[in-house]
Amino acid sequence: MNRGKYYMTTAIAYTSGKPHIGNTYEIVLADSIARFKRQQGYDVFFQTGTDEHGQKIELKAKEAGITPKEYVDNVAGQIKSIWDLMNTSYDKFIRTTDEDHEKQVQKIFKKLYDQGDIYKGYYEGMYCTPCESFFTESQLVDGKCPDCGRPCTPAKEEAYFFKMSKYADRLIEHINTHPEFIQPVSRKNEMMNNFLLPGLQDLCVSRTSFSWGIPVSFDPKHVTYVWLDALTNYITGIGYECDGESSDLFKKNWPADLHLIGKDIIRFHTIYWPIFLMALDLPLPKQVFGHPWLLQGDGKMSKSKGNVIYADDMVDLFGVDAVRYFVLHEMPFENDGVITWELMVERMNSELANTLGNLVNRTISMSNKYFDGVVKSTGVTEPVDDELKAMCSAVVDKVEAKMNDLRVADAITEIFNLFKRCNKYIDETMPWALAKDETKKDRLSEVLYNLVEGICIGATLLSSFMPETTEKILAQLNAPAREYDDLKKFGLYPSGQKVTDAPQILFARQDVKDVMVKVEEIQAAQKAALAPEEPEKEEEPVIDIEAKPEITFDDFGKMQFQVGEIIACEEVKKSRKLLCSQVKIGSQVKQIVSGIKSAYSAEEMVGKKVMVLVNLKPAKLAGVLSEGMLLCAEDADGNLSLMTPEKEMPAGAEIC
RNA sequence: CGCGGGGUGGAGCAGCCUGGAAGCUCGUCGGGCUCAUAACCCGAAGGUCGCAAGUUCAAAUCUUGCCCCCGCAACCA
Repeated sequence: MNRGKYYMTTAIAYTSGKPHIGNTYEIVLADSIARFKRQQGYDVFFQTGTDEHGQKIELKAKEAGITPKEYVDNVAGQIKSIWDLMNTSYDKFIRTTDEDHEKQVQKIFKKLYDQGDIYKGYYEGMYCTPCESFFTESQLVDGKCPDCGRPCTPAKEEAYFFKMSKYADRLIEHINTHPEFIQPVSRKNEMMNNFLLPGLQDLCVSRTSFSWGIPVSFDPKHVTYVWLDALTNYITGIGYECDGESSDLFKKNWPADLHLIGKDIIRFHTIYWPIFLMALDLPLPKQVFGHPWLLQGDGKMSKSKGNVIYADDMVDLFGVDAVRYFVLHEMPFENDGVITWELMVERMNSELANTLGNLVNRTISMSNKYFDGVVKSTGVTEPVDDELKAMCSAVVDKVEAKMNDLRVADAITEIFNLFKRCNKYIDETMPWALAKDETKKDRLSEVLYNLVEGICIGATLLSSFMPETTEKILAQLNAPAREYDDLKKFGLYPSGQKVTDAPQILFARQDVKDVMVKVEEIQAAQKAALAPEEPEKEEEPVIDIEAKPEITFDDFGKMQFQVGEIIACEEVKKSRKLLCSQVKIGSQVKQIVSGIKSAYSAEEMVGKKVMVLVNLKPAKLAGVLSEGMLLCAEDADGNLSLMTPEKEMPAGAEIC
């Protein structure tokens, strides 16, 4: 049945590094939806891809000593290979460095400028000079550059802006009249209350501080800044033509039926993107679904800890479908999901091996044992059969209902309920008992037929989520592929068909301990991969920081440094990083607050002699008065070291 | 009074919008069965649904206050 077109996209992945399992989750989720829609009879176009511009990439490429293009080619290749490894069925993989994309973005920029939606102004924000990049206050990490950790200073640069406010009312109207537009709905209120109703700020759409981007055609020192470049992929990827005839693919597929994105970028997809589209006079996408995140349970992910979970490592240990199953099924609809290796093994064993794998295995074994593999319907039914049949039909409806709401995890649960029902059916009918009674042979045959048919229906439903498993099951049962619309017709398995005489284990049970041993190897390898960089750094631990303007000796003389002795120290409540020290300097005691809790405990501070800038204007930090500054060295990783006199010095000794 | 998320049997979660006998998976214990991957099926134990007050015939669910945890933000002189 042809149900019309369905255009869906994932967010495009940023090519700054290899995607971990959390990033991979999105493409698998999208794939399961795409496959399900196809199975239902939709003409699906499924687009994914990579976002490849920006100063971060420029910088990473520089570090690696290659051009940005070489860098993104490499990472985009990695991403694509993981998407392929996960067996995802995207129709188009767009890269924002694709020539046609870049060309369209330039045209779009020009058009919006010409029609007055984009104007030239100044961008003000916190600037990190070494990184040559701006950050908003909210992006700063501890008030410092999120990339390099160095301090940022207020600055401004020339930039182009998009007049968001012009379209805000139209957007508010649209959101209010299309409750399905933002999913889950709880996000809708967030967008309305936090951004739309208080008034939209104009969005900066160009930068001059880096060059790895799409140049603004009429002002080439500017490059297009992220969102106008990235979001437009959804239209350029299917052949949008800004000043002419768009492709047939575009005409057929736009507007998109679904943008599947992470919850962190809902704002950009439900506010900026619709407004861009309004400015281009294009219809808005029908639905934006901000999925939650898959988080790692055992502490924060970090490469240096070696505990980052990557899809390819998981696939090595468990196989593609087990990993697909896990990420899809462990993912709640609204809250973040948790992933750990232990949980993965547990799910693998209990659901995949025990419930499903064992069901298929025991069914095939019995068919072989009792009927040489021939599965025949004899029509000898009993009331208990009806329950099974009713269940099969009900599950199809339930799965469809859940999928319509994008509740993929729940849909999978429904399918597994069917497999559980099949297991129960075996116990209810006790084929081994029937086999002992020659007069019940026909009943036995019917029971096995019902089982095989039930499994076929379940397996077919499973194909969107675990495509390889479906194939394996159907192959072992020697069952023909079945149309979605036939799923509710119980009894389509060809009576008299022979199942395989050598059932294969679908999912092998695994021992947690064995798996954890392998996991440790993987983690060790991850650390080892980082190690080559570190020894080099240790030999030559050089840090370059931004050179400040030259100062005069007078300037220097304004500052008074003295040795201070910490006589008491305590943590500042309500702060994460602050220690409050009582510092004896000569005969007076100053209270000084410092952000060094990460490196020093309050106890170990006491007794230290440190270098103090004493005539700094007092200020309040987290509400606590601070009357000076403890001097401290900091490396690129944020490790701290207090400056202490190299020889014994009394408290109060001047430093000059 | 910075913003947000969360606190439900040992673990992980659903239920909350639209009050009406507290449910799922794992684990534990007992039983059944033996076709099967020590699997499958049945049953049981175990919860003051963070605390307190309120609304109601009725609150895990609605209201108010408080406590605790987790992100983000702020504080890094």
